[in-house]
Amino acid sequence: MVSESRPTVVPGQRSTRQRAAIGDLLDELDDFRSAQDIHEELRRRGEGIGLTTVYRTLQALADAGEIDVLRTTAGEASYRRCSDTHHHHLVCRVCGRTVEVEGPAVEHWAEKVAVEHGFAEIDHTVEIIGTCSGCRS
Amino acid sequence: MVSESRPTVVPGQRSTRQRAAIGDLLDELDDFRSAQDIHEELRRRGEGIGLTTVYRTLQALADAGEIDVLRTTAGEASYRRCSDTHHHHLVCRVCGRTVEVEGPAVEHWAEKVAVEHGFAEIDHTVEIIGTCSGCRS
DNA sequence: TCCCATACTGACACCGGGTGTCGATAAGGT
DNA sequence: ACCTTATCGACACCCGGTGTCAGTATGGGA
Ligand SMILES: [Mn+2]
Ligand SMILES: [Mn+2]
Ligand SMILES: [Zn+2]
Ligand SMILES: [Zn+2]
Repeated sequence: MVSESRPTVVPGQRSTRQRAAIGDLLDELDDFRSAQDIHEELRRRGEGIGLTTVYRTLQALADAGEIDVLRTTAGEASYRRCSDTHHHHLVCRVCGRTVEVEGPAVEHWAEKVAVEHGFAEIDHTVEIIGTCSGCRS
Repeated sequence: MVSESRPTVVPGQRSTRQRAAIGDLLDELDDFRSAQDIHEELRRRGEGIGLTTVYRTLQALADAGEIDVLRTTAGEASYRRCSDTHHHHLVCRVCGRTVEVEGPAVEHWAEKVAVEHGFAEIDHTVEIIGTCSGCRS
């Protein structure tokens, strides 16, 4: 019997029960959740895990580019496991449903505008907010 | 002698010395400043004004669309008087220098993408971050 | 299998931006 | 001038997030 090594959750860091639980939950969820949401859900499922650990793990995952972060207008951070190609988000302002979108048009526009003004090392953030069809009925 | 009526600072609200001072300072400044920055600068100039008032006035101006807000990664809000046409910002990550940019390309792209996914009442945020020419030398 | 250096955990104190409260103050209509 | 009412602002408070550090778990090596 082969001792299956636990899959790495955060690159360059040890794999622990807590980090695995966070990783599994992120795989399972579809939309953006706050650190506190994730902590509550894990506790509800019986996982023994501290809020500090959740904050730190999500932060590390975000730093490593494993998950996307977006800041709510209330200043709270929301996390979601995303596809690894560069993309942006279309979010429902009512239910939080999220669609990943991509568009070369925006990428090129951002790059061009920035270069024209003498800027370098260009990064950008784009979020589209609307009301989804389900939330209008 | 005509008693010059103080210009309205926040639409639909009284005009006060404090609000006028904030409005004047915003006219004078070029880049994004936090509420605390603005409060400090006003106090430095001898204006008697409370931090709470600065927070509330900036919030009201933002709600009224008189000024633009952007949230720093630290969760702090920054304010700036902007032109009244819809536009976005190109900000230097080092010195905070800001350039207002506009682009029909992005507007159309955002609208199109959202409609394709059944979303309505579409809004969007776009920020371009880079390092300006001055900060690279 | 056992050991141990080391990474990780998490309760807790703390930080800082922002908001609610409420008595004092000032605006501006009459 | 007078009065009603919006505004002010010191202060307590809220809450998301971070620093600390004693205790714990991990996994490479003996
Ligand atoms: Mn995504
Ligand atoms: Mn602007
Ligand atoms: Zn929805
Ligand atoms: Zn710069």
